Amino acid sequence: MPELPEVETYVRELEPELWGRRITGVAVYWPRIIAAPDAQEFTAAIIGERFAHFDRRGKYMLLGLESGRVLVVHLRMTGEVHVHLPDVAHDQHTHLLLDLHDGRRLHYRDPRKFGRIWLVDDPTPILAKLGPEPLDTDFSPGRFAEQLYKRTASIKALLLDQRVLAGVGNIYADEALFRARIHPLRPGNSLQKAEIEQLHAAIQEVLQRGIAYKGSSLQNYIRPGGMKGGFQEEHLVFRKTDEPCPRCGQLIERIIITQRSTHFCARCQA
DNA sequence: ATAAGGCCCTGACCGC
DNA sequence: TGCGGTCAGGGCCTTA
Repeated sequence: MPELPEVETYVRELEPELWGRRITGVAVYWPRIIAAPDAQEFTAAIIGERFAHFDRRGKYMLLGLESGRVLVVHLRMTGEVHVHLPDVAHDQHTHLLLDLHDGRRLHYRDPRKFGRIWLVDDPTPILAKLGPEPLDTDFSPGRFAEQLYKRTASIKALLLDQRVLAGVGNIYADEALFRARIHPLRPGNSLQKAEIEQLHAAIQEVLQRGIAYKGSSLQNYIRPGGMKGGFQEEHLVFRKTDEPCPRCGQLIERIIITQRSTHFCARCQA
């Protein structure tokens, strides 16, 4: 599942493949993948555009075009973007093809069809609800504390809420809570100042290391070139139910919090 | 306002 | 081997 480190990897690895390339043709096979405008208008508007700027906000990829418009891509669970030579056939899960002037093609592939793509003049309204970027300098423990102290929901649920923090998903939430030694069911308003500081540091650590390893490849995530990420080898609790805790040896437990699997050590995380 | 649950989707997996 | 049931979950929507 692409979270902040996986989306960051996508943006970094797509830039050298796409920068400066002009879009010469479009094929949309699953129109619902285009969130806005409608597929016909999307096609007319994007032909002739050239990729010019690459950025990320939370789990959104921002592929800026020469005109100033932005192709916003959210991979959700199983979205993939690849740039292939023209002789590479697309499969039944490919929902969008963009022909590039160098002869190659951008393939948007997404078996679950949860991902969405927008072509907009200004991405601000799409991004308006998002909380702070966890790796930006303005995301301080103090600012994090302001988001948590009045909330009764569990800290796990709050970490998954993109209005609290942009970019953390199920993997990095569990890994950060384990490293900070905080139980995932603790209410947000029960966390002490020192615990918030530990969690803040743990979030930044797992996201930075996730980027360094080019993301976590479990069942789905594959990088633009077809390679896997490596951070799954560094996971300490995620999908390790009934395996020994790497810190104390007690078996890792799995519970459900807001419909999401949650993995933790009941001895280490109080 | 927050919190919780349903929904979209399909491949993988399980038990019979 | 085939088949029905269950699970995975990000973000949006509805309900309380």
